Amino acid sequence: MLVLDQYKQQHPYLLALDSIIFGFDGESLKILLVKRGTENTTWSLMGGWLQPSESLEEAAARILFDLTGLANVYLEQLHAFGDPHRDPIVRTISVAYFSLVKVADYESKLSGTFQARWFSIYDLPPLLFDHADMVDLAIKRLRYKAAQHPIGFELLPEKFTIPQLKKLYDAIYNTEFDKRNFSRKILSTNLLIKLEEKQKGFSRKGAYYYQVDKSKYQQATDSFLNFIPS
Amino acid sequence: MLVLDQYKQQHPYLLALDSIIFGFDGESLKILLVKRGTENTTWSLMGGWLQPSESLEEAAARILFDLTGLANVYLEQLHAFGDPHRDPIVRTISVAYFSLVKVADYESKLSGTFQARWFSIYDLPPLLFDHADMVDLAIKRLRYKAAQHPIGFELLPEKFTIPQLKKLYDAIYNTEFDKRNFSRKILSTNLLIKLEEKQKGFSRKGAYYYQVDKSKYQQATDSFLNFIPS
DNA sequence: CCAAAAGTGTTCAACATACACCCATGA
DNA sequence: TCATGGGTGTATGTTGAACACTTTTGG
Repeated sequence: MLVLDQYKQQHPYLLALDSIIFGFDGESLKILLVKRGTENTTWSLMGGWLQPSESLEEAAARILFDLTGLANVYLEQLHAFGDPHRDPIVRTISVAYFSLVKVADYESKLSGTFQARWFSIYDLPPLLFDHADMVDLAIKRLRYKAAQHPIGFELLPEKFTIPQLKKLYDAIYNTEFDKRNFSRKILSTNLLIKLEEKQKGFSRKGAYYYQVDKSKYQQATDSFLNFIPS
Repeated sequence: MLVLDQYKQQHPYLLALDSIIFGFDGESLKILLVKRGTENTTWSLMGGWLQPSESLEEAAARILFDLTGLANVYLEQLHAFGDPHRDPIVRTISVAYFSLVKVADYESKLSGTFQARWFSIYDLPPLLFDHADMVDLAIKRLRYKAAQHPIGFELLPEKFTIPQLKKLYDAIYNTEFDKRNFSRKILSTNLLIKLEEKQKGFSRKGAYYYQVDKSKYQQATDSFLNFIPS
Protein backbone atom coordinates (compact mmCIF):
# COMPACT_ATOMS: atom_id res chain seq x y z
CA MET A 1 0.00 0.00 0.00
CA LEU A 2 2.85 2.31 -0.80
CA VAL A 3 0.74 4.26 -3.22
CA LEU A 4 -2.08 4.98 -0.80
CA ASP A 5 0.38 6.05 1.86
CA GLN A 6 1.69 8.64 -0.55
CA TYR A 7 -1.76 10.15 -0.82
CA LYS A 8 -2.42 9.98 2.90
CA GLN A 9 0.57 12.11 3.74
CA GLN A 10 -0.90 15.01 1.83
CA HIS A 11 -2.92 17.89 3.23
CA PRO A 12 -6.42 18.31 1.91
CA TYR A 13 -7.97 21.70 1.23
CA LEU A 14 -11.43 23.14 1.03
CA LEU A 15 -12.55 23.79 -2.48
CA ALA A 16 -14.95 26.56 -3.36
CA LEU A 17 -16.45 27.80 -6.59
CA ASP A 18 -17.22 31.44 -7.27
CA SER A 19 -19.04 32.78 -10.30
CA ILE A 20 -18.85 36.10 -12.02
CA ILE A 21 -22.30 36.39 -13.54
CA PHE A 22 -22.59 38.90 -16.34
CA GLY A 23 -25.89 40.34 -17.43
CA PHE A 24 -26.93 43.10 -19.81
CA ASP A 25 -30.00 45.23 -19.16
CA GLY A 26 -29.99 47.02 -22.50
CA GLU A 27 -27.84 49.86 -21.27
CA SER A 28 -24.91 48.64 -19.26
CA LEU A 29 -23.00 45.51 -18.45
CA LYS A 30 -23.66 44.24 -14.95
CA ILE A 31 -22.59 41.53 -12.61
CA LEU A 32 -24.69 39.88 -9.98
CA LEU A 33 -23.46 40.15 -6.40
CA VAL A 34 -24.82 38.88 -3.11
CA LYS A 35 -24.53 40.23 0.39
CA ARG A 36 -24.28 37.49 2.91
CA GLY A 37 -26.49 37.24 5.98
CA THR A 38 -26.35 39.67 8.85
CA GLU A 39 -22.87 39.33 10.30
CA ASN A 40 -21.27 39.89 6.92
CA THR A 41 -21.99 43.20 5.28
CA THR A 42 -19.64 42.74 2.33
CA TRP A 43 -20.76 42.17 -1.23
CA SER A 44 -19.46 38.97 -2.71
CA LEU A 45 -19.59 36.81 -5.78
CA MET A 46 -22.00 33.93 -5.82
CA GLY A 47 -20.24 30.92 -4.52
CA GLY A 48 -20.47 27.58 -2.83
CA TRP A 49 -18.62 24.41 -2.03
CA LEU A 50 -17.63 21.50 -4.18
CA GLN A 51 -19.54 18.34 -3.29
CA PRO A 52 -17.88 14.93 -3.50
CA SER A 53 -19.96 13.71 -6.42
CA GLU A 54 -19.50 16.74 -8.65
CA SER A 55 -17.03 17.89 -11.23
CA LEU A 56 -15.95 21.52 -10.94
CA GLU A 57 -18.20 22.61 -13.76
CA GLU A 58 -21.16 20.67 -12.40
CA ALA A 59 -20.70 22.33 -9.04
CA ALA A 60 -20.50 25.79 -10.58
CA ALA A 61 -23.67 25.10 -12.58
CA ARG A 62 -25.51 23.75 -9.54
CA ILE A 63 -24.61 26.76 -7.40
CA LEU A 64 -25.74 29.07 -10.16
CA PHE A 65 -29.02 27.24 -10.46
CA ASP A 66 -29.64 27.15 -6.71
CA LEU A 67 -29.10 30.86 -6.33
CA THR A 68 -30.68 32.18 -9.50
CA GLY A 69 -32.90 29.50 -11.03
CA LEU A 70 -30.89 29.71 -14.24
CA ALA A 71 -29.93 26.52 -16.06
CA ASN A 72 -28.16 25.86 -19.35
CA VAL A 73 -26.30 29.10 -19.20
CA TYR A 74 -22.91 29.90 -20.66
CA LEU A 75 -20.30 28.92 -18.11
CA GLU A 76 -16.55 28.94 -18.56
CA GLN A 77 -13.76 28.31 -16.12
CA LEU A 78 -11.77 31.45 -15.46
CA HIS A 79 -8.93 30.72 -13.06
CA ALA A 80 -8.10 28.91 -9.85
CA PHE A 81 -7.24 31.19 -6.96
CA GLY A 82 -5.15 29.69 -4.20
CA ASP A 83 -3.29 32.29 -2.23
CA PRO A 84 -2.75 30.80 1.25
CA HIS A 85 -4.41 33.76 2.93
CA ARG A 86 -7.12 34.62 0.47
CA ASP A 87 -9.73 33.39 2.93
CA PRO A 88 -8.46 34.49 6.36
CA ILE A 89 -10.49 31.94 8.31
CA VAL A 90 -9.71 28.63 6.62
CA ARG A 91 -7.47 28.02 3.70
CA THR A 92 -9.64 27.57 0.64
CA ILE A 93 -8.90 27.13 -3.01
CA SER A 94 -11.46 28.78 -5.21
CA VAL A 95 -12.06 27.98 -8.83
CA ALA A 96 -13.73 30.95 -10.46
CA TYR A 97 -16.15 30.63 -13.35
CA PHE A 98 -17.64 33.30 -15.47
CA SER A 99 -21.14 33.11 -16.73
CA LEU A 100 -23.28 34.96 -19.25
CA VAL A 101 -26.98 35.09 -18.55
CA LYS A 102 -30.07 36.61 -20.05
CA VAL A 103 -31.25 39.03 -17.40
CA ALA A 104 -34.91 38.54 -18.28
CA ASP A 105 -34.70 34.84 -17.40
CA TYR A 106 -33.27 35.55 -13.99
CA GLU A 107 -35.41 35.12 -10.92
CA SER A 108 -33.87 35.20 -7.52
CA LYS A 109 -34.06 31.97 -5.59
CA LEU A 110 -31.99 33.34 -2.82
CA SER A 111 -33.21 32.59 0.64
CA GLY A 112 -34.20 35.44 2.91
CA THR A 113 -30.82 35.77 4.54
CA PHE A 114 -29.22 36.75 1.25
CA GLN A 115 -29.59 39.84 -0.83
CA ALA A 116 -28.69 39.94 -4.50
CA ARG A 117 -28.20 42.93 -6.75
CA TRP A 118 -26.93 43.74 -10.22
CA PHE A 119 -24.02 46.20 -10.28
CA SER A 120 -22.56 48.01 -13.25
CA ILE A 121 -19.05 46.70 -13.89
CA TYR A 122 -17.87 50.30 -13.84
CA ASP A 123 -19.30 50.95 -10.41
CA LEU A 124 -18.65 48.05 -8.09
CA PRO A 125 -18.69 48.05 -4.29
CA PRO A 126 -15.78 46.68 -2.28
CA LEU A 127 -15.78 42.92 -2.53
CA LEU A 128 -15.00 39.98 -0.26
CA PHE A 129 -11.58 38.33 -0.23
CA ASP A 130 -9.95 38.39 -3.67
CA HIS A 131 -13.25 38.67 -5.51
CA ALA A 132 -12.26 41.99 -7.04
CA ASP A 133 -9.29 40.27 -8.71
CA MET A 134 -11.63 37.64 -10.04
CA VAL A 135 -13.92 40.27 -11.48
CA ASP A 136 -11.04 42.14 -13.12
CA LEU A 137 -9.85 38.97 -14.75
CA ALA A 138 -13.36 38.03 -15.83
CA ILE A 139 -13.86 41.37 -17.56
CA LYS A 140 -10.58 40.93 -19.43
CA ARG A 141 -11.54 37.43 -20.42
CA LEU A 142 -14.97 38.53 -21.57
CA ARG A 143 -13.44 41.25 -23.73
CA TYR A 144 -11.02 38.85 -25.29
CA LYS A 145 -13.61 36.19 -25.74
CA ALA A 146 -16.34 38.37 -27.18
CA ALA A 147 -13.88 39.65 -29.77
CA GLN A 148 -13.04 36.20 -31.00
CA HIS A 149 -16.13 34.12 -30.37
CA PRO A 150 -19.83 34.74 -30.80
CA ILE A 151 -20.73 34.71 -27.13
CA GLY A 152 -22.30 38.15 -26.90
CA PHE A 153 -25.64 36.65 -27.87
CA GLU A 154 -25.71 34.75 -24.58
CA LEU A 155 -26.42 38.06 -22.89
CA LEU A 156 -29.36 39.01 -25.10
CA PRO A 157 -32.87 37.62 -25.47
CA GLU A 158 -33.56 35.08 -28.20
CA LYS A 159 -34.72 37.87 -30.48
CA PHE A 160 -32.71 41.06 -30.54
CA THR A 161 -32.00 43.99 -32.81
CA ILE A 162 -28.70 45.14 -34.26
CA PRO A 163 -28.82 48.36 -32.25
CA GLN A 164 -29.27 46.28 -29.09
CA LEU A 165 -26.28 44.17 -30.01
CA LYS A 166 -24.23 47.25 -30.69
CA LYS A 167 -25.14 48.69 -27.31
CA LEU A 168 -23.98 45.45 -25.72
CA TYR A 169 -20.61 45.62 -27.44
CA ASP A 170 -20.32 49.29 -26.58
CA ALA A 171 -20.87 48.32 -22.95
CA ILE A 172 -18.41 45.43 -22.99
CA TYR A 173 -15.62 47.51 -24.47
CA ASN A 174 -16.63 50.77 -22.84
CA THR A 175 -16.51 52.55 -26.17
CA GLU A 176 -18.79 53.48 -29.03
CA PHE A 177 -18.61 51.52 -32.24
CA ASP A 178 -19.60 53.00 -35.56
CA LYS A 179 -23.03 51.63 -36.30
CA ARG A 180 -22.42 51.25 -40.05
CA ASN A 181 -19.20 49.30 -39.63
CA PHE A 182 -20.64 47.35 -36.74
CA SER A 183 -23.67 46.23 -38.63
CA ARG A 184 -21.64 45.25 -41.69
CA LYS A 185 -19.17 43.28 -39.60
CA ILE A 186 -21.79 41.40 -37.65
CA LEU A 187 -23.91 40.56 -40.67
CA SER A 188 -20.87 39.38 -42.62
CA THR A 189 -20.54 36.47 -40.22
CA ASN A 190 -23.82 35.07 -41.59
CA LEU A 191 -24.58 34.00 -38.07
CA LEU A 192 -27.74 36.04 -37.77
CA ILE A 193 -31.14 35.36 -39.27
CA LYS A 194 -33.26 38.41 -39.98
CA LEU A 195 -36.86 38.05 -38.84
CA GLU A 196 -39.94 39.68 -40.35
CA GLU A 197 -40.87 41.18 -37.03
CA LYS A 198 -39.81 44.62 -35.93
CA GLN A 199 -39.22 45.84 -32.42
CA LYS A 200 -42.11 48.01 -31.25
CA GLY A 201 -42.30 50.74 -28.72
CA PHE A 202 -38.66 51.67 -28.43
CA SER A 203 -38.16 53.77 -31.52
CA ARG A 204 -40.59 55.23 -34.00
CA LYS A 205 -39.27 53.36 -36.97
CA GLY A 206 -38.69 50.06 -35.21
CA ALA A 207 -35.67 47.84 -35.73
CA TYR A 208 -35.75 44.38 -37.23
CA TYR A 209 -35.32 41.47 -34.88
CA TYR A 210 -32.61 38.93 -35.54
CA GLN A 211 -31.86 35.58 -34.01
CA VAL A 212 -28.79 33.43 -33.95
CA ASP A 213 -28.53 30.72 -36.58
CA LYS A 214 -27.97 27.87 -34.21
CA SER A 215 -26.86 25.47 -36.91
CA LYS A 216 -23.88 27.71 -37.63
CA TYR A 217 -23.35 28.78 -34.06
CA GLN A 218 -21.52 25.66 -32.93
CA GLN A 219 -18.88 25.79 -35.62
CA ALA A 220 -18.50 29.50 -35.28
CA THR A 221 -17.39 29.10 -31.70
CA ASP A 222 -13.94 28.70 -33.11
CA SER A 223 -13.55 31.45 -35.66
CA PHE A 224 -15.26 34.76 -35.40
CA LEU A 225 -14.48 38.40 -35.69
CA ASN A 226 -11.99 40.70 -34.24
CA PHE A 227 -13.58 43.49 -32.29
CA ILE A 228 -11.21 45.77 -30.62
CA PRO A 229 -12.23 49.32 -29.83
CA SER A 230 -10.85 51.66 -32.47
CA MET B 1 -19.04 30.09 15.89
CA LEU B 2 -21.61 29.80 13.14
CA VAL B 3 -19.10 30.77 10.51
CA LEU B 4 -16.49 28.19 11.42
CA ASP B 5 -19.14 25.48 11.58
CA GLN B 6 -20.05 26.28 8.03
CA TYR B 7 -16.50 25.57 6.95
CA LYS B 8 -16.23 22.42 9.05
CA GLN B 9 -19.16 20.79 7.35
CA GLN B 10 -17.33 20.84 4.04
CA HIS B 11 -15.32 18.05 2.49
CA PRO B 12 -11.67 18.78 1.83
CA TYR B 13 -9.87 17.51 -1.27
CA LEU B 14 -6.34 16.73 -2.26
CA LEU B 15 -4.83 19.35 -4.48
CA ALA B 16 -2.19 18.54 -7.06
CA LEU B 17 -0.29 20.58 -9.61
CA ASP B 18 0.73 19.27 -13.00
CA SER B 19 2.92 21.07 -15.49
CA ILE B 20 3.08 20.84 -19.23
CA ILE B 21 6.68 21.79 -19.91
CA PHE B 22 7.39 22.88 -23.46
CA GLY B 23 10.85 22.89 -24.93
CA PHE B 24 12.26 23.45 -28.40
CA ASP B 25 15.35 21.61 -29.61
CA GLY B 26 15.79 23.54 -32.84
CA GLU B 27 13.66 21.19 -34.86
CA SER B 28 10.48 20.26 -33.06
CA LEU B 29 8.36 21.27 -30.15
CA LYS B 30 8.60 18.89 -27.23
CA ILE B 31 7.15 18.34 -23.81
CA LEU B 32 8.87 16.81 -20.86
CA LEU B 33 7.31 13.67 -19.39
CA VAL B 34 8.27 11.43 -16.50
CA LYS B 35 7.68 7.76 -15.90
CA ARG B 36 7.01 7.01 -12.29
CA GLY B 37 8.86 4.38 -10.31
CA THR B 38 8.60 0.68 -10.98
CA GLU B 39 4.96 -0.19 -10.34
CA ASN B 40 3.76 2.52 -12.67
CA THR B 41 4.82 2.20 -16.26
CA THR B 42 2.76 5.09 -17.57
CA TRP B 43 4.20 8.36 -18.75
CA SER B 44 2.90 11.35 -16.90
CA LEU B 45 3.23 15.09 -16.60
CA MET B 46 5.47 16.46 -13.94
CA GLY B 47 3.43 17.01 -10.85
CA GLY B 48 3.31 17.27 -7.12
CA TRP B 49 1.18 18.30 -4.19
CA LEU B 50 0.26 21.70 -2.88
CA GLN B 51 1.90 22.45 0.46
CA PRO B 52 0.08 24.48 3.11
CA SER B 53 2.37 27.49 2.88
CA GLU B 54 2.32 27.86 -0.89
CA SER B 55 0.18 29.62 -3.42
CA LEU B 56 -0.72 27.56 -6.48
CA GLU B 57 1.86 29.29 -8.63
CA GLU B 58 4.56 28.95 -5.99
CA ALA B 59 3.86 25.25 -5.74
CA ALA B 60 4.01 24.81 -9.51
CA ALA B 61 7.33 26.68 -9.62
CA ARG B 62 8.76 24.67 -6.74
CA ILE B 63 7.83 21.35 -8.32
CA LEU B 64 9.36 22.45 -11.59
CA PHE B 65 12.53 23.46 -9.84
CA ASP B 66 12.77 20.27 -7.80
CA LEU B 67 12.39 18.07 -10.83
CA THR B 68 14.37 20.01 -13.42
CA GLY B 69 16.57 22.57 -11.70
CA LEU B 70 14.92 25.33 -13.70
CA ALA B 71 13.99 28.58 -12.00
CA ASN B 72 12.54 31.83 -13.28
CA VAL B 73 10.84 30.16 -16.16
CA TYR B 74 7.65 31.18 -17.90
CA LEU B 75 4.75 29.65 -16.02
CA GLU B 76 1.08 30.23 -16.63
CA GLN B 77 -1.98 28.65 -15.15
CA LEU B 78 -3.86 26.59 -17.70
CA HIS B 79 -6.95 25.06 -16.12
CA ALA B 80 -8.22 23.29 -13.03
CA PHE B 81 -9.23 19.68 -13.61
CA GLY B 82 -11.66 18.23 -11.14
CA ASP B 83 -13.57 15.30 -12.54
CA PRO B 84 -14.55 13.13 -9.56
CA HIS B 85 -12.89 10.07 -11.07
CA ARG B 86 -9.91 11.57 -12.78
CA ASP B 87 -7.63 9.96 -10.23
CA PRO B 88 -9.18 6.55 -9.56
CA ILE B 89 -7.52 6.06 -6.17
CA VAL B 90 -8.30 9.25 -4.29
CA ARG B 91 -10.27 12.19 -5.49
CA THR B 92 -7.81 14.91 -6.42
CA ILE B 93 -8.21 18.31 -7.96
CA SER B 94 -5.35 19.20 -10.24
CA VAL B 95 -4.43 22.67 -11.32
CA ALA B 96 -2.44 22.44 -14.55
CA TYR B 97 0.24 24.95 -15.49
CA PHE B 98 2.07 25.30 -18.70
CA SER B 99 5.68 26.27 -18.82
CA LEU B 100 8.15 27.36 -21.49
CA VAL B 101 11.77 26.47 -20.88
CA LYS B 102 15.08 26.81 -22.66
CA VAL B 103 16.11 23.22 -23.27
CA ALA B 104 19.80 24.01 -22.93
CA ASP B 105 19.29 25.17 -19.34
CA TYR B 106 17.58 21.96 -18.35
CA GLU B 107 19.36 19.44 -16.22
CA SER B 108 17.48 16.56 -14.70
CA LYS B 109 17.32 16.57 -10.95
CA LEU B 110 15.04 13.61 -10.91
CA SER B 111 15.86 10.98 -8.37
CA GLY B 112 16.79 7.52 -9.55
CA THR B 113 13.28 6.15 -9.38
CA PHE B 114 12.08 8.54 -12.04
CA GLN B 115 12.82 8.70 -15.71
CA ALA B 116 12.31 11.84 -17.74
CA ARG B 117 12.20 12.27 -21.50
CA TRP B 118 11.34 14.89 -24.08
CA PHE B 119 8.58 13.86 -26.50
CA SER B 120 7.53 15.57 -29.69
CA ILE B 121 4.04 16.99 -29.24
CA TYR B 122 3.05 15.16 -32.41
CA ASP B 123 4.18 11.81 -31.09
CA LEU B 124 3.14 11.35 -27.49
CA PRO B 125 2.79 8.09 -25.58
CA PRO B 126 -0.38 7.23 -23.65
CA LEU B 127 -0.56 9.39 -20.55
CA LEU B 128 -1.72 8.99 -16.96
CA PHE B 129 -5.22 10.01 -15.86
CA ASP B 130 -6.48 13.01 -17.84
CA HIS B 131 -3.01 14.27 -18.68
CA ALA B 132 -3.65 13.94 -22.40
CA ASP B 133 -6.53 16.42 -22.07
CA MET B 134 -4.19 18.76 -20.26
CA VAL B 135 -1.64 18.51 -23.03
CA ASP B 136 -4.24 19.14 -25.74
CA LEU B 137 -5.43 22.21 -23.95
CA ALA B 138 -1.88 23.42 -23.35
CA ILE B 139 -1.04 23.17 -27.04
CA LYS B 140 -4.12 25.17 -27.92
CA ARG B 141 -3.24 27.77 -25.33
CA LEU B 142 0.33 27.99 -26.52
CA ARG B 143 -0.85 28.54 -30.08
CA TYR B 144 -3.22 31.24 -29.06
CA LYS B 145 -0.74 32.84 -26.74
CA ALA B 146 2.23 32.80 -29.10
CA ALA B 147 0.10 34.51 -31.73
CA GLN B 148 -0.78 37.39 -29.46
CA HIS B 149 2.12 37.74 -27.08
CA PRO B 150 5.87 37.59 -27.47
CA ILE B 151 6.40 34.39 -25.52
CA GLY B 152 8.12 32.35 -28.20
CA PHE B 153 11.45 33.74 -27.08
CA GLU B 154 11.10 31.89 -23.78
CA LEU B 155 11.81 28.70 -25.70
CA LEU B 156 14.99 29.94 -27.36
CA PRO B 157 18.46 30.77 -26.05
CA GLU B 158 19.28 34.37 -25.22
CA LYS B 159 20.81 34.83 -28.65
CA PHE B 160 18.97 33.37 -31.60
CA THR B 161 18.64 33.87 -35.34
CA ILE B 162 15.54 34.71 -37.35
CA PRO B 163 15.62 31.31 -39.09
CA GLN B 164 15.67 29.65 -35.66
CA LEU B 165 12.70 31.69 -34.57
CA LYS B 166 10.86 30.82 -37.75
CA LYS B 167 11.51 27.13 -37.18
CA LEU B 168 10.05 27.49 -33.72
CA TYR B 169 6.87 29.07 -35.03
CA ASP B 170 6.70 26.46 -37.77
CA ALA B 171 6.83 23.81 -35.05
CA ILE B 172 4.25 25.47 -32.82
CA TYR B 173 1.72 25.83 -35.62
CA ASN B 174 2.74 22.71 -37.50
CA THR B 175 3.04 24.65 -40.71
CA GLU B 176 5.62 26.51 -42.74
CA PHE B 177 5.63 30.27 -42.69
CA ASP B 178 6.97 32.31 -45.56
CA LYS B 179 10.38 33.47 -44.46
CA ARG B 180 10.10 36.90 -46.08
CA ASN B 181 6.78 37.71 -44.48
CA PHE B 182 7.86 36.16 -41.21
CA SER B 183 11.00 38.18 -40.95
CA ARG B 184 9.24 41.42 -41.85
CA LYS B 185 6.48 40.78 -39.33
CA ILE B 186 8.82 39.91 -36.49
CA LEU B 187 11.17 42.80 -37.11
CA SER B 188 8.29 45.26 -37.38
CA THR B 189 7.60 44.72 -33.69
CA ASN B 190 10.92 46.42 -32.88
CA LEU B 191 11.28 43.91 -30.10
CA LEU B 192 14.50 42.42 -31.42
CA ILE B 193 17.99 43.86 -31.28
CA LYS B 194 20.31 42.79 -34.08
CA LEU B 195 23.75 41.77 -32.87
CA GLU B 196 27.06 42.06 -34.75
CA GLU B 197 27.73 38.39 -34.29
CA LYS B 198 26.74 35.74 -36.78
CA GLN B 199 25.85 32.16 -36.12
CA LYS B 200 28.75 29.88 -37.14
CA GLY B 201 28.81 26.30 -38.22
CA PHE B 202 25.20 25.80 -39.16
CA SER B 203 25.08 27.40 -42.58
CA ARG B 204 27.81 28.64 -44.90
CA LYS B 205 26.66 32.20 -44.91
CA GLY B 206 25.78 32.41 -41.24
CA ALA B 207 22.73 34.19 -39.82
CA TYR B 208 22.81 37.24 -37.59
CA TYR B 209 22.00 36.72 -33.94
CA TYR B 210 19.26 38.76 -32.33
CA GLN B 211 18.20 39.20 -28.76
CA VAL B 212 15.04 40.43 -27.14
CA ASP B 213 14.91 44.09 -26.19
CA LYS B 214 13.98 43.55 -22.58
CA SER B 215 13.05 47.16 -22.01
CA LYS B 216 10.25 46.81 -24.56
CA TYR B 217 9.42 43.23 -23.72
CA GLN B 218 7.32 43.97 -20.65
CA GLN B 219 4.98 46.39 -22.38
CA ALA B 220 4.75 44.20 -25.41
CA THR B 221 3.29 41.38 -23.35
CA ASP B 222 -0.03 43.01 -24.01
CA SER B 223 -0.05 43.79 -27.70
CA PHE B 224 1.79 41.77 -30.25
CA LEU B 225 1.23 40.17 -33.57
CA ASN B 226 -1.25 37.90 -35.08
CA PHE B 227 0.28 34.73 -36.33
CA ILE B 228 -2.11 32.25 -37.69
CA PRO B 229 -0.98 29.73 -40.27
CA SER B 230 -1.86 30.96 -43.73
C1' DC C 1 32.78 27.13 -58.52
C1' DC C 2 29.05 25.19 -56.44
C1' DA C 3 25.81 23.94 -52.89
C1' DA C 4 23.13 25.58 -49.07
C1' DA C 5 21.07 28.68 -46.36
C1' DA C 6 20.44 33.93 -45.56
C1' DG C 7 18.53 37.99 -46.78
C1' DT C 8 15.55 41.19 -49.09
C1' DG C 9 11.09 44.06 -52.22
C1' DT C 10 6.98 44.38 -54.87
C1' DT C 11 2.36 43.57 -56.20
C1' DC C 12 -2.30 42.54 -55.20
C1' DA C 13 -6.33 41.54 -52.49
C1' DA C 14 -8.82 41.88 -48.32
C1' DC C 15 -10.11 44.26 -44.60
C1' DA C 16 -10.68 48.15 -41.26
C1' DT C 17 -11.81 52.87 -40.83
C1' DA C 18 -13.87 57.16 -41.46
C1' DC C 19 -17.63 59.47 -42.74
C1' DA C 20 -23.20 61.49 -44.12
C1' DC C 21 -27.46 61.06 -45.83
C1' DC C 22 -32.21 59.20 -46.39
C1' DC C 23 -36.03 56.36 -44.27
C1' DA C 24 -39.98 55.12 -41.42
C1' DT C 25 -43.00 56.13 -37.93
C1' DG C 26 -45.66 57.88 -33.82
C1' DA C 27 -46.87 61.82 -31.68
C1' DT D 1 -44.43 67.99 -39.84
C1' DC D 2 -40.98 66.95 -37.03
C1' DA D 3 -38.15 64.52 -33.90
C1' DT D 4 -36.04 60.13 -33.08
C1' DG D 5 -33.69 56.33 -33.93
C1' DG D 6 -32.93 52.78 -38.06
C1' DG D 7 -30.69 51.64 -41.99
C1' DT D 8 -27.36 51.80 -45.72
C1' DG D 9 -22.66 52.87 -49.33
C1' DT D 10 -18.26 54.69 -50.67
C1' DA D 11 -13.52 56.11 -50.63
C1' DT D 12 -9.09 55.55 -48.51
C1' DG D 13 -5.35 53.55 -46.04
C1' DT D 14 -3.42 49.59 -43.86
C1' DT D 15 -2.31 45.06 -43.48
C1' DG D 16 -1.58 40.27 -44.86
C1' DA D 17 -0.41 37.00 -48.63
C1' DA D 18 1.91 35.45 -52.52
C1' DC D 19 5.91 35.16 -54.85
C1' DA D 20 11.81 34.87 -56.85
C1' DC D 21 16.12 36.42 -57.07
C1' DT D 22 20.75 37.81 -55.18
C1' DT D 23 24.28 37.23 -51.50
C1' DT D 24 27.63 34.89 -48.71
C1' DT D 25 30.92 31.50 -47.74
C1' DG D 26 32.91 26.82 -46.66
C1' DG D 27 34.16 22.97 -48.98
